[in-house]
This record gives sequence, C-alpha cells and structure tokens, in this order.
Amino acid sequence: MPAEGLSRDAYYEAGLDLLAEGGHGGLTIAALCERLGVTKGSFYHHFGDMAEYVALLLGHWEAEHATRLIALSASVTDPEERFDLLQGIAVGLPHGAEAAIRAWSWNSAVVAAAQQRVDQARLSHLTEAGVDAGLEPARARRMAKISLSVLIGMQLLERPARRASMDDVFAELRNWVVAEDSAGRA
Amino acid sequence: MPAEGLSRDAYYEAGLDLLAEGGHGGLTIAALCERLGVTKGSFYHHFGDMAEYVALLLGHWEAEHATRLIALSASVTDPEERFDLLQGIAVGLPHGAEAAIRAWSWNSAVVAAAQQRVDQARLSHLTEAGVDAGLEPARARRMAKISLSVLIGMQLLERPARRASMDDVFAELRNWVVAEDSAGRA
DNA sequence: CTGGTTCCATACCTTAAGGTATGGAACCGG
DNA sequence: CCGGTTCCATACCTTAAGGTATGGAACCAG
Repeated sequence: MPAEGLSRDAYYEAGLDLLAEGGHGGLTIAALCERLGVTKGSFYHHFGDMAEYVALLLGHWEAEHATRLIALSASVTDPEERFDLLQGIAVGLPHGAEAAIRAWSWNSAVVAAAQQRVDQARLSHLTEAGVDAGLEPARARRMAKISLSVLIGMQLLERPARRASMDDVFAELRNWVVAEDSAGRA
Repeated sequence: MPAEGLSRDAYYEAGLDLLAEGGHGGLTIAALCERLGVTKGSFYHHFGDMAEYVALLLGHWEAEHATRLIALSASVTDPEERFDLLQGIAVGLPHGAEAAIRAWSWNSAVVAAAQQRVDQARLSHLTEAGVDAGLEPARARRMAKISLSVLIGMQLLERPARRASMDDVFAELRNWVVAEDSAGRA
C-alpha cells in the first residue's frame, strides 16, 4: 500500500455537495479541488478527464443514494408504509443533489440516461407495489407515474423543499391512494 | 422610421427555440446570431449584454406563453373543463421551452425568480378554482400543489413529453379531483 | 539507502463564450 | 445630395474552464 492521499469517494461526495449548492454549473474541477484542498494535479491523477469523473459520480449516486430506499421498501407491503418510504425518498436525500441532477439531466445525455435508469427503477417498483396491493396493472402504472411526478414536482416547486408542506401534500396523496386501493379490492 | 432590421421578438423566439433544443447550455449569443443569420454586432446593438437579454427573454416568456392559458381558464367554472385547460398548459406549450426553463432555474437566480412568479400565479389560480368548486381552502391548496407537481413532474419524467401518456395520467387525476369535488359538495 | 510508485503542485496550453471598439452600408429627413 | 441614425460585420480582447507536461515530496520494498 502506498501513501494514502484522497480517495475517489471524497471526490464523489464533494461533487454531490457542489451540485446541491450551485447546480451543475457549480460542479467544476477547480471548485472540486478547492473544496478538497488540492489542485488539479490531484484530480487528473485520480480521473482521466471530466467525462470519466461524471460517469463515475453518477454511478456512485445511483448505487449509494438513488436506489437505496427502493431496495429498502421492497419488503414493505402495507400501502401506507410504502408511502411513508416514498416520502422519505423525497425529503430524506442527502445534499439535495437529487433535484440538481434532474435539472442537469436536461443538458447532458449521460446524466439523462442515469436519471432515466433511476426513474424507471422507481416507476417499476411503485407499479409493482400497486399491483401487489390489488390494483389492475394499467391503473397501477398511472398511479405510479402520478406519485413519482408529485415527488419530482414538489422537489422543483419549492426550493429548498419545505418539509411541512411536503408532508401535507404526501398525506393528501396517500389518503387518495389508500382509498383507491381499498376500492380496487372491494 | 429607420431601416428595418431584426426585431427583439425575433431574438426571443429564437432563444426559446434554443432552450427547447439544447437546454440553457444551448442558449449562447453565438448560437442566437447563427440562427438569425447575423453576427454578434447585431445582438449587442439590440441588447446591452447577456443579462439584459435574459431578463427580457423571461419577461417575454411570462407574458406571451406562461400566463396565457391561466388567464384563459379564469372564466371556466366547470372542474373538468378546467382540467382540460391545465392539461393544455402542459402539452400545448410552444417549443417545449417550459421544462428547459425550469431546469435552468436551478442554476440561475433571476430565472428562478421568474419561474416562481409563474408557479405562484398558477398555484393561486388553481387554488381559487378549487375553492370555487366547493373545496375548503386548505384542501384546495394541497390539491393545487399536487396538480402542478404532476404537471411539472410529467414534463421532466418523459422527454420528449408523450402526449398519450400524459393524457392517461391527467384523465386519472381529473377523475379523482372531480370525485373529491363532488364529495366535498355532498 | 536506493529504486520505484503513489500522490499531487506548478506552470502552461487550448478552447469557448462574453464583451468591446470601430467602421461601413443602407436608409431617411431636410 | 448631405448629415445623422439605424443596423450590423469585422476584428480583437478577456476570462473561465478543461486539459497537459513535468517535477518533486513522501513512502514503501528490497
């Protein structure tokens, strides 16, 4: 083992911080290095170029942050509990980088691809949850789209996201889903 | 009247086109001038600098595109008709610059301010519509947030926005609102 | 203590985008 | 036909950001 300097993970977390604070415009090599107390020599030692770093950063985000709660809620069958977890996806993310990445995806093809992978994973999971709860597949998919859209929309509608306001909206939505779910099973 | 060259409106419409195609990263002075068949000399003749142009562009967008359907639906009282109009806000916009501007607002304070003005106008109008339809104010506001969030979320969830898919989701949502509305009046 | 490797600083290059300065063509009023 | 204004082309400057080349300090293996 050689001398321990910075790890790649340090660059990932710093990158997510920068995204949360200044959007994708704030994510520059200079800003990264300044935050980590190093110069560009360090960055280009760990990564070939910016494109490679971005790809790895997105992979880190997908694995460590975006899909964690999805996997967590896979074992939950109660509709209300599931909605609490969905709520957690919205308000419990670290750094608030989620919304910044979504905005960024409008300007970058690779970011859009990563974002779409995450969205599709969440969408299929929500759909499956609805089906398990007794909804017919087509309706379950529409409901999943609505739920996910509300999550995304609330993230972008209020910045920073107000916890109380989000709780209100999600409570309203949950009541609806549960009611529809009961009607579907009746 | 002097010799007629380009108008400012031409720069605005070209700017919205560029936003729709390449996001805010595609909106550059060089791209604008290339699209209009002129050089930078023309741009700096009509506008002092980029910041001034952006401010005017946003004003043009607010006045000509964002708030038009809001004013239009102000006279409609039937909940279902109103939802059709809301749907029109989502899918009937020219250029698809709406979503690009929303993404852009994450990186620019002035854009965020303009976006927020539009959002607040839509939100208050939707809330008022719900109250007129018989909902209690607090619930009407939550419903308005949900509706607007779905609109925003669907815009960003599917790119380009698929008309059929959006219709499905909005139909589902409309049924819900109408049902809640009837329940509220019962 | 010597050679190699890791990790990073320094200095420089290149490109893209905003911005400026100036001149010229067209057009119009007088 | 003449002076002024409008409208824009050309050329150049400046800055910020990505990228490169090189050297040096620290550290470990042998």
